[in-house]
Parts: sequence; structure tokens; C-alpha cells
Amino acid sequence: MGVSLRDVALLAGVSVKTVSNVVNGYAHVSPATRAKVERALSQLDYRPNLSARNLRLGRTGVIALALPELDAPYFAELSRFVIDAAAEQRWLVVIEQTDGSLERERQVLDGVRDHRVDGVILSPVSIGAEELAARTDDAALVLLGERIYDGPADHVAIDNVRAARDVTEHLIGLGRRRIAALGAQDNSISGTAPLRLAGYAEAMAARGLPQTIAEVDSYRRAEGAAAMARLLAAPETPDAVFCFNDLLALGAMRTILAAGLRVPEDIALAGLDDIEDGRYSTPTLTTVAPDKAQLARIAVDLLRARLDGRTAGPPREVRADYRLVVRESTAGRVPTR
Amino acid sequence: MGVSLRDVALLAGVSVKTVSNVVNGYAHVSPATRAKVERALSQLDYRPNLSARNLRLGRTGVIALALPELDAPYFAELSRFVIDAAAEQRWLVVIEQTDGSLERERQVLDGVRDHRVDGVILSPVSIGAEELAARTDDAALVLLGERIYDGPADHVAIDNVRAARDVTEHLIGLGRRRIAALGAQDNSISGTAPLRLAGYAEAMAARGLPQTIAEVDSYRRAEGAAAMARLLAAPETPDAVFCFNDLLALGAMRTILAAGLRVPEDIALAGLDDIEDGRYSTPTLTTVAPDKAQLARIAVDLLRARLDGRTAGPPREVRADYRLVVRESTAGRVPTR
DNA sequence: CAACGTTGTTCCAACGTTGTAAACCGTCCT
DNA sequence: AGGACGGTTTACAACGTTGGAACAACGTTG
Repeated sequence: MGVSLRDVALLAGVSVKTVSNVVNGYAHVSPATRAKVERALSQLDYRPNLSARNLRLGRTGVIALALPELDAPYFAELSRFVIDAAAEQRWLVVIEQTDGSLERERQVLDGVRDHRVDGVILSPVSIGAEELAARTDDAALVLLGERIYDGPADHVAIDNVRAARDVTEHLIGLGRRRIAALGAQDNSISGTAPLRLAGYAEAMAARGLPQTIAEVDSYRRAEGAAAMARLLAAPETPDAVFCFNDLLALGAMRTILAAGLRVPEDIALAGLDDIEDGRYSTPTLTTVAPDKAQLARIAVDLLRARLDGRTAGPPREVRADYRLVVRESTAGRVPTR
Repeated sequence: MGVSLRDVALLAGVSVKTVSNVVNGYAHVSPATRAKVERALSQLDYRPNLSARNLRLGRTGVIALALPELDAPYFAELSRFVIDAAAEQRWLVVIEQTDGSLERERQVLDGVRDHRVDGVILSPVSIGAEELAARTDDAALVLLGERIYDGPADHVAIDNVRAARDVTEHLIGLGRRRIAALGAQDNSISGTAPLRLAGYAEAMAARGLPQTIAEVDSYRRAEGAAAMARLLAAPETPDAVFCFNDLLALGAMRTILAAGLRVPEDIALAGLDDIEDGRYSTPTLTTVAPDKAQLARIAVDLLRARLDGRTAGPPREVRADYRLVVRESTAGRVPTR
């Protein structure tokens, strides 16, 4: 193997523990010894063996970030912030892709008991609140995203209902009246869709406007494109569409433009997530921008607090900020009829 | 801590080593003992402590995937495949973002000596072949991407020169003559740009066509948009642009469309990477699609071979497949003038 | 029936680290 | 001079695991 404390101690002519003390910055080491040890350390280019340290300390210095899929831009962008925030705590991040499968979400949680990771930041899709509550292990767990509110673990997310209402009101404010919601989900498993739908419904009901709802199986471009095609095929076509995420919106945009219609003149379009793609599409996409850096930081901080044992109380709910970003896809005001 | 072999041994009334033998599937254990131990194992729900196992075995079961940035779609998509391929080897993947900085690339390599990871798959940007060759540690290392060929470590990539030539020839085949290359880089540090530029230059020179080259600082949409604006401002505007990656192409597309020009009628556009965005842009984007799953699998296999010590020989160079995907942005043939 | 090999199980040591307790040493006080 | 004290250093044990040697039990063989 590599160079161990023992090798350094031998060279410096001190005990192993003294070297350990120097390495860990223990206070009471005489300047002379410290210098001697440090010379030996750099001479041998000592690196602590983290497996050994972890065994001794019962920590791994690694946390897991479990996401449905890394190649959805929203999650990729979020991951970046989580990795950066974790790096500040000197944590490494292993990324696990669950594909939303229950089995894989369970496996991730088991990872804590395997001592592979100290804690988990999970963006849950399939696993239920009851199952999470029933966990016997004392794994540090932070839930990220919209799936489970007031559940059995610390949780951070934006206020989805309010965000969806804001978007819908923005579309109404443009003078649009036939506003469709695109992204509802049949299976009530996913928690995101109902919340965003609720926000849409609230805003529409407040103005007494009719609601049109298009369902999807997943939150990917292809689904957005297909759902939009269905909306266009209906007798009464919408003059605005609120898509429950940006990928759906970009797929929908593709369908609208391919049909020879204009965005926003014929159909205004808004999404949610603020992925980079939407900043460079033609037209650029109006969206809700969650503060992803803040989301990531809060998630990491919650985890840190649990691991340090500073917080032992009940699960904490934290709301992250967001803002509405108006771009070309909803530009210009159409006079109210 | 959790349940240890000792606890299981106590319950089963056997020695610790016997339990270990059962856990590891050692051959010579009597059926009676095995049954007894297995009952105790499941009764206590034993999970091996991987820190301890790693310390004993000198392995961590974790590999690092070091990329410039995770939120570039190409890298996000690639990561997904690497994680999946690694999972088949029962490896976890920690993702490190280097931002292309030399310092961070070094840190990643140091991670191996810290016993944090067994090996590294690195997509290098700044680090030089000489420095890699000079490494004293025997870390398992696989280079991924175009940066360093015939270098000091196993390497997998597509044939960039040939891919770039293919794209350029495709544009020429459309009847275009004023074909610009977008994505050259001033600093000769990055290895990708020169290779793609070489492929472009080869194809153009073979037909005796004039070469127009636009430089960028990074491979992101904003740079593509800005570089395209410069091309449009020149006296002779191109009738086709080969962008060195899809993000640049999508940025360029945005500029072209915003200027009131049409793609592909006025300017044909091609990229390279085959990120999902390009499959849903309007128009959809012609591109080179590297076989990302194959790239990932080869990288993981190379690493596995090194770690198993099966391969001790000189660095291996492997080429991954790619194919040209023609979409709307280069559709239709314009008669040769 | 003694020597032997085979099979099953246990004991011991070691991986490299750090917490605890104890030992060491010089200084100051009584 | 003897003791107490504080800073500095060390010996030891332990974290949980596995390889190898040792050992016990048992059937086979000469």
C-alpha cells in the first residue's frame, strides 16, 4: 500500500500518535517535533488512508445524491450545485440514478447502512411517505423536490402551488383566456403534477376561466410534443399553454412551430425549471426559475445538521425562492376580448 | 454502530471467521452451520461495513468520473451511461467537476492516493500529457474524450478528425460553398478544437473551398450565439456553418433565427454531440452522434482491466463509433452555383 | 490401529487510523 | 528537597473485516 503514519513516525523518530496529532492539527505539539514530523510528512508525501480513518471515525465523507435521471437538464444543473455545496463541506457526492423506480430508491437508502455513504439527498418519485417513516435505520436523509411534503424527513422545495399560480396569472394578464395546462399525470404517485395543477386551477377558477388539461406519462420533450399535438387536434385550440416543466414546453414548442403556428402570437407558452435550453430556444421560453443554488445549499446544510447531531428534532420543511422569468414566448400583450 | 460479524457470530454460536466465510460464499462450510449462520444474518439484518472491508482489501469500490461540467448536456448524458456501466461492475461513481481547471484535475488524481477511489475516468482539459506521464502513483486512469491521444494512459474517444470531415463533406454535398467552422479555440490547450478544425480543413481543401473560422472561448450556447453574430456581421456571410458541438450550434441557431434568416434555407447548420436538445429544436439539428453508451462501457472496461491487473502493458487507444444524423437544419439540397 | 488426508472451524494478526489513559519531563511553588 | 502542575509524548486498544495458520473431527488407507 501507500505511505502510512507508521512510515512517517519511523522516519521522524516519533510515535505514530504524534504524527497523527500533527496531521490533525492537535494543539499541544512542540514546535521542534512539529517541524521534524512535517519534514518527514512531506518527504514521504504522506496521504491519510481514508478507509482507515472512516472505519475509525464511523464516517465515509461521502453523501449520495439520488435523482430520477441525470440527463434531464434540470437535474444536471441541480447536481452541479449540490456537488459544489457538498465540496465546501469536504464531502464527495456519488450520484445514483433511480429512474424513478421504487426498488432503486430503496437501494439508495440501504447504501447508508452499508456504510458507503453518510447521508442521502433524495429526489423521490416512487417511494412513499409511509415507507420512509417506517425506516428503522437512523440514516440522515433530506428530500429534495416536490414529492413529499410534511413527510418523515427534512425537505426542501419551492412552493409549487404558488409558482404555478403565478405563471397562470401571468398568462391571464397577457389577455389569454383559453389557457391549457400541460403535464398532469394520471397516476397520482408523482407529487409534482397535482401541486402545479392545483396552482393552475386556482388561478383559472379565480377568473372563472375554463380549464383544459393535457396529461403526460413523463416529463420529457417527446411527451410535451405529443401532448401538444393532442391539444392542437381538439376543436377549440388554446391561446396559451402552461407546461409543468421546461422540457415539456420545449417539446410543445416544437409541435406548435412545426404546425406553422407562431409563439407567442398564436399560442403563448410558459414552462417551469429555467433550464438553459429555454434561454436559447427560438423564441426564448418564459419560465419559473427556482433558485437551484439555494435549493442545493439548503439540502446540504440540512444534511450536515443531521449528521452533526445538532438537529434531533422533527423533520424540517424549508421553502426555496423562485422567480418568474418572462421571455419571448409570452412577450407582447394581446388586447382582452 | 450497526450490526457486525461479531454480533452475528455470537447469535449463531460460531466464530467470526465462519460468519465471514458464509457471507463471502466460501466453499467449505457445512450445510448445518451455513443454515444457522444465515438465519442469524437475516435475523439481525447484517450489512457488511464497507469501510472495514475496504481497509482490509485495499479497495473502495468507488471510481471517480471527472468532467469539466455536469450541466453541459453532453456530459450529463455521458455520465448517465458511465454510472450505468459502472453499476454493472458494482462500482459507485463519484462525479467531480473540474471546470477545466488544472488544479482541480490534479486534485481528482490525488483522490486515488487518498484511497477515496480506486480509479479515475477523466475528461481532461488542462492537464498535460507530460504531467500525466510523470505521475508516480500507480492509479488506474482512463482518459475520455479528445484531449490527449497516444498519451500516458488508456484512452477512448471517437475519431474527431474523421467525424468533422464527414460533417463538412455532408454540407458540401448539399451544394453549400461558403461553409464556416465555428468553435476553433485560441489557446491551443484544448485538444478537441484542433482535431475538428483539421477535419473541416481537410474536407474544404480537398474541394478547394475557402475556409472561414470563428473562434470561441467556451463550448456553450452563449459563445455560439456571439460567434454567429460575428459571422453574420462579416461582408460575406456563410451559407452553412459547422459548429464544433451542439451547444454552439443551438446558440448559433438562435442568432440566425433572431436575425430573420432561415435554417436551413439561408444557412444550413450542423453540430456534433447529439444532445437531446438538438432533437427538439426548431429546426431539428443535424449532428454527429458519438455512441455514448459504447464510450462509457469501454472506459469502464478499460478501468476494470487495469484494476484487475489483467492489463499491465502500455496504454491502449480505443476508438468508439459515431454516425452522422441528418435532420432538418441541413435538409434539402440547394443547386450548386 | 496408527498414520494420513480431507473437511470444517477457530484463532491470530493485520489493514491504518484515532481516543483514552498513562507516562514523561521540566518548572514552579511550598 | 519534595510535590504539584502543565505541557508534551507515548502505549495500547479498538473500529470491522479477511487471509493464513492452526486445530479438531472424521473417514480412509496401509
